[in-house]
Amino acid sequence: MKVKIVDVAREANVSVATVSRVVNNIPLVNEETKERVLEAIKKTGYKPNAIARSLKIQRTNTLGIMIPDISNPLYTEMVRGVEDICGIYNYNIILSNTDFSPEKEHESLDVLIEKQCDGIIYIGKNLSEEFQETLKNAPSEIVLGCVSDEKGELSSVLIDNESAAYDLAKKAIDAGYKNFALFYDRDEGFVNRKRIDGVRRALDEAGIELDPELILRGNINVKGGHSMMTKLLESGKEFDIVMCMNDQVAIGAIRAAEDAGRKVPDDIAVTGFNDYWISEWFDPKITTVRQPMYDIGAIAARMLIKMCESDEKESRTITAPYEIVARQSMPEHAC
Amino acid sequence: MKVKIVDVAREANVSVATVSRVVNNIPLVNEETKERVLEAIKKTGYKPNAIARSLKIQRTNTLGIMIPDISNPLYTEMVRGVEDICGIYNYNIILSNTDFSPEKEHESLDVLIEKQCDGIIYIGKNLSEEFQETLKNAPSEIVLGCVSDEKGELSSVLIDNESAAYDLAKKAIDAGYKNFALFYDRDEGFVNRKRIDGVRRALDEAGIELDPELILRGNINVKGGHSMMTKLLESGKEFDIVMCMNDQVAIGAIRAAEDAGRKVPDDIAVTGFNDYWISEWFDPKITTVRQPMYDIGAIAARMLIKMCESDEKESRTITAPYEIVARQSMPEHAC
DNA sequence: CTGAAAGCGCTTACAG
DNA sequence: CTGAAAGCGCTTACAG
Repeated sequence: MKVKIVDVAREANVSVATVSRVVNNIPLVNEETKERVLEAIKKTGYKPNAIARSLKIQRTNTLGIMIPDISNPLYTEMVRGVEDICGIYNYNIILSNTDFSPEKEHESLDVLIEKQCDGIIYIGKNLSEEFQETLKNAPSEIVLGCVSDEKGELSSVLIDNESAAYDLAKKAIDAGYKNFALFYDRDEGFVNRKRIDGVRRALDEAGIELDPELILRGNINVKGGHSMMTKLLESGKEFDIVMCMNDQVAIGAIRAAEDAGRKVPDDIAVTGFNDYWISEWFDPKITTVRQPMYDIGAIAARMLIKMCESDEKESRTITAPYEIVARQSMPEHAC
Repeated sequence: MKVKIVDVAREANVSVATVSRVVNNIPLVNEETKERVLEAIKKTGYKPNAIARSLKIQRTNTLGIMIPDISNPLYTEMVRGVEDICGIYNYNIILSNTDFSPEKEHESLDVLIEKQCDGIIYIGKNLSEEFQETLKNAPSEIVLGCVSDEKGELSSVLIDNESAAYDLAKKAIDAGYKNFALFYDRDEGFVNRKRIDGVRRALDEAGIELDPELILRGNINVKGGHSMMTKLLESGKEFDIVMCMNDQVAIGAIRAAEDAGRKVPDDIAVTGFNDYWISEWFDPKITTVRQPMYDIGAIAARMLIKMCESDEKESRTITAPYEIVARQSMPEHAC
């Protein structure tokens, strides 16, 4: 049998109310009584039941995290940021994979609500109109990570994807690249769209045309990058730079180019996104954009906890800084 | 105000007991009544309070996961396996980072117990004697992932690290390598020790001496691998193969060798461990050992859930299969 | 400073 | 088939 508060009370010869007070560090307890209770706790090995406590105080000190796929390292780093902040404020996190599936999204949210999470962090690269509404009506506090509802009715923290992509494309244009190919996500979505918009704006400004046939869509992993590059090379189309949705795609693209006898960056420049750890050890080192994922998670958690503990009801959008990381895969000067 | 079971009862003109029965799908409810309750649930938007339910039924359908660092991709894949099984059996997971710190380990465990997790999965590469005892006395069910208590008093699922390392070393010996260097973990620990034991056994059998000065210890990441290789090359010691604690260390080691003008695998062979995704895209592709991390997580979760739902009290050790993945960084024949 | 008692939102034996 | 009532393990106004 687990020991509960009445067992401690009996042991210490006090009421459960008093035990509760010392457990919760409520000051108005006699030093001597407190000592006795503390001893009884130690002796019995009492551990408070957080479930019972939560039911009473109507707070669980638990945050829910909805995440497309925990095995995606990008998101994992964010989760780590959330976790660390939770540790400071004595919260725990319940994890829930959504697998980019709308049904799973709804199921996850329901469970997190039923388990009475004080707040929920929704992480993803897209957010449907419908789910936005669902989130707005949720009884828990919500913060979005890496996405935003375009209207800003929900709180969110993310980088400005459009301008990051713009900056990177601008850098490529300044280096002298002219024929841009894009390897992006098969599924249209918030992040994907913003980045393409950014590239497009930079090209427009420079008066460079973006050939629609040079915008390829595929799986945004190494294999996807490999097959998009292979396909593009086989098409015989001309291009001198490929901008990829992420570093994994870039790595696949680079390998495919090499397999076809093309050198990166001598024949083709390639850029990634996200600055994955391998990107500075790969050959060639990959030019990319760094997102402060850990910080995004930490900021989101801090906001959410504040929202849970006060009734600050206005939504805020926090824009995290990004950084263009220039490396070998896209030289300063096109050849 | 959140709607609760009495609100639904009032709306449907039944007792809370009846509502509870339809929510929990207990069969002995009149079809008509059930309809009415279902309608009332829909109308009111009722979502059961899992906390209250848990308090009553003394089960939370929640598993705790203790993990050194969620941003380590090896562990993440395991977590994914756990998650997927949890999805099937309607469990959720609370995540808790331990950062390889004994204090954090104790704190984490306490919180998971206080939050009444039905079971706890402890993931790590080491398990102190002291914490073993703590785990054995925990009120929740426990399964270890990737480690085991050597006595087998706790349930666990992991590969046979000793024999995996043995097999890999044997393969190297058969290929003709003679001078072995090892890049392992600075902190001694279960996994590290097992792997070194395995290598040692293979070398002993082949009558090859392992020079203690060729066993280097450092951080087991890319930088650590890089600096260990640099140091080893500077020492002027002779060696023709380096076996690394993981693929990241191997990548660092390979880069450092190249930086020093040595070719891998022509001058030095290098092996990793864990078969990280980049390992087959890196140049040279890395010879390594694959652990079925996803499966380990899934098996652990299944065991744990079974333990929670029955009172099968005997501990079991499940040995997961590993696979030697031969690639370019250690050729079949030493040069 | 301390205790008796109500109540958090459910489930479930028990009675009908 | 349905409901009244007890109880899960806490916290906290209230009274003393």
